[in-house]
Amino acid sequence: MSNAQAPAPTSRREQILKEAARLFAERGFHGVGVDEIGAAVGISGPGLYRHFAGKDAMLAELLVGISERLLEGGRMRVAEGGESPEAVLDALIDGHIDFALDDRPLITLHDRELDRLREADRKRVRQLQRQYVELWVAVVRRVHPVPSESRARAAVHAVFGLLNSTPHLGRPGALPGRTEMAELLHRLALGAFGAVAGEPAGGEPAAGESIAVGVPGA
Amino acid sequence: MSNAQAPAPTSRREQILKEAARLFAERGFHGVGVDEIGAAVGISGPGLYRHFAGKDAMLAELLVGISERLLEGGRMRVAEGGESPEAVLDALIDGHIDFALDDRPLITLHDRELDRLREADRKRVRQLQRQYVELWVAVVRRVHPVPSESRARAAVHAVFGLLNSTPHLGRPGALPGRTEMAELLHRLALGAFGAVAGEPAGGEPAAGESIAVGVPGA
DNA sequence: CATCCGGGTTAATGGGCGTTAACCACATGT
DNA sequence: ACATGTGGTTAACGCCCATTAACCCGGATG
Repeated sequence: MSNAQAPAPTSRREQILKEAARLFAERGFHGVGVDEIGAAVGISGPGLYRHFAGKDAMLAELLVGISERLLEGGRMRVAEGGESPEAVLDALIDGHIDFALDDRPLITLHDRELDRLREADRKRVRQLQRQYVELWVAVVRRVHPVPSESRARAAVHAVFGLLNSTPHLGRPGALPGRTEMAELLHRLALGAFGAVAGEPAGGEPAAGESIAVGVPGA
Repeated sequence: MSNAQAPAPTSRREQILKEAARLFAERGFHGVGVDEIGAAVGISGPGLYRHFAGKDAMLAELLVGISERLLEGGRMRVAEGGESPEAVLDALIDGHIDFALDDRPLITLHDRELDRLREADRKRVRQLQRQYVELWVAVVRRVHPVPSESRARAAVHAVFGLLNSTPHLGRPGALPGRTEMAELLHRLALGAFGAVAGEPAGGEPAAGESIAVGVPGA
């Protein structure tokens, strides 16, 4: 019965997970050794096995964890629904941006190392991801008159790629600070969704002008 | 020009590179063994060393190669400049989309396995990437009255994330076909860039948590 | 005081894998 | 016919690394 978790600010376990996430994101799952992870938290090597069944277990817990938190956060924001669908979409975007900005390593892992999981875990993560996407798709379709569902889904995926782009940025401060970055990403996401609407011909060119688009063939 | 698709009978070398790219993208550089790469092209194991100095050399050639082709393609499109800056931006976007759609594995590798390179190669790749980004930044700033350069750069990175999102999509055909996908991505990218413009009324982004950002497309 | 036991330690084990060695079969030009 | 280079082959070497074994120590427990 020593499952004390109450006053534990950062239990050893969480500490390990955090460092593992950072290392995995930096050098890839296969690229980092157990000893390194241990060293990062002050213990060495096989001491990790007092907390986890193995290296795989750490990755699994990380990926399942983030997927669950993302989905839960999304559901919460949808549930407490804003005054309008637009407000809900805003909330979803802000929530995702917080994730992307605060948990970079996890976001990175999320779409990089999924295949290193055991079949069962992988299926679970994929299911959670799918639900998260569908949640967004529903909201987006309520805000924008998007023709087909597959189009909406592709747009959501693309916007995820946009929001998750921060980890790829160069380290130095050549980029906007966190607050401005969040605002910018929000704006970009809205801009993208706003442009998803009609097929050729019809619509209004959102904010841009050259809707010339024409098929890429040119 | 060198759109070599011609009778150039995919030399053994190219064949190896292609399969290696696919495998690296699927399972990560460290996740795939030399024997697998060999098997994928019909020869086995160390036979690869007749064509490459080592596993690292393959990755290096892949990453440097794609970075060069991206930059060259971008420069070409800018050089032959369209009737307007908008046309040039359209061309850049279409070019990048072609890459993302046709060379998925390479696009994936491009921002996933960069750190596995020897110092020299990594520097070279990063330099090419940086030039490619700057090229986009210049064009974007000519099209949109974007306040700061850092903002423009971040926006470009984000749009890259958006355009490169295709590899992350689920395999099955739950998604639009290539032509429609290209058109959609183009539209989304333009929409995002179109939204990058002004600051909120207040000017400096000093404070203010989740800037609710009006800018409702509708 | 004795006993657990959570959380460490270092040493050993064992498999996987990149790379090298040694050897071989053609196709070719002389 | 002969040397030669090209593109393979299989076996062997060595390192790295995840995992396990065996041992240890401090503090609750009782």
